[in-house]
Amino acid sequence: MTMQAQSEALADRLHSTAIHLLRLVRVQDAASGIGPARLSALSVVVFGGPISLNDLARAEQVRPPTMSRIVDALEKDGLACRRVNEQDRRAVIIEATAQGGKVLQQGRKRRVKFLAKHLSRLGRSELLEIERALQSIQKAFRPKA
Amino acid sequence: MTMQAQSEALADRLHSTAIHLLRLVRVQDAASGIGPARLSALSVVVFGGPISLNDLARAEQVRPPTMSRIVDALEKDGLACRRVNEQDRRAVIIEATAQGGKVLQQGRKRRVKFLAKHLSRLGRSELLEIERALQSIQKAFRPKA
DNA sequence: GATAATAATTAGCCTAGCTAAGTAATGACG
DNA sequence: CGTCATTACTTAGCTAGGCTAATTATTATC
Repeated sequence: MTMQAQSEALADRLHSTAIHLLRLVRVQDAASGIGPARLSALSVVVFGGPISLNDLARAEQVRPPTMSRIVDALEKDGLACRRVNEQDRRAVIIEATAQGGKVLQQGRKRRVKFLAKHLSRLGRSELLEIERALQSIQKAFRPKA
Repeated sequence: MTMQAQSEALADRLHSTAIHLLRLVRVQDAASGIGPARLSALSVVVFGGPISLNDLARAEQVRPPTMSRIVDALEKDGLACRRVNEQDRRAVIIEATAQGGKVLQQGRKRRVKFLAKHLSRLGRSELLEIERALQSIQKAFRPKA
């Protein structure tokens, strides 16, 4: 088998495995009652701290109008709030509320627990192997190199 | 580090890596001009052959009405077609058209090429390690065991 | 001070998911 | 043989989440 063919077969499997894995995780996340886009944006705000709408949109790789509506929903549910940036009154600053942080942590706990439960079916050496493989994957897809 | 904590840290990384990987792939798939749900359904029809709407919905883990509309779109674009099952005239059989097959293969080629290009930055031993890790992951998340 | 640029929002469109309700065909049972 | 339940799919109508184009408010520039 050529290096080329090996890479392609692996590419297919990698893609398929990622899809199936995330499909399973989404079911868990659904239990939080928040959609994936909101959950993901909220996590950026919770872990990264206050951020402008533009920056949040960029971090989530969506356009500002899309993020504006996601933040609308987060605000309506009391998970985040907007605040005017007094240094530049055009801009808003989005912050997580206490409840937002709590909801996110619960969701993360549920997800990680689910994943860890399945991973626990493996032995220590397999886990280490996955750990190293993830590092390699991150290396392969790291931008700018 | 306890086994438990190790599993949880790994779970987080696994999740995050899968998300970022698929985000990159989606950009490639967008070039085909077909949305992800349609592309995925089309691939089932192309690789699995003719299939009923219900079975296709189940394969894609969506409800029949959702699949009905996806097939509407595939038909409108000339990528697949419906045919009445003569053995059971309630049911329809969905088949890919020649163009559907062609479009899908092109898309797959683009995606695999993109992934393989990045993976080629790694050495043979790293690729083998990823291969083994994917097998472990599939084992860990295989249903019913 | 007029004008250009920037941050966010609003309006309006598309895809993709859902449930509930409707239609058409099949099957089962008295 | 006819009624009634079941099955396969579609239709109608909702929600979430993505987009572009156009507005509004503020800041920066000349």
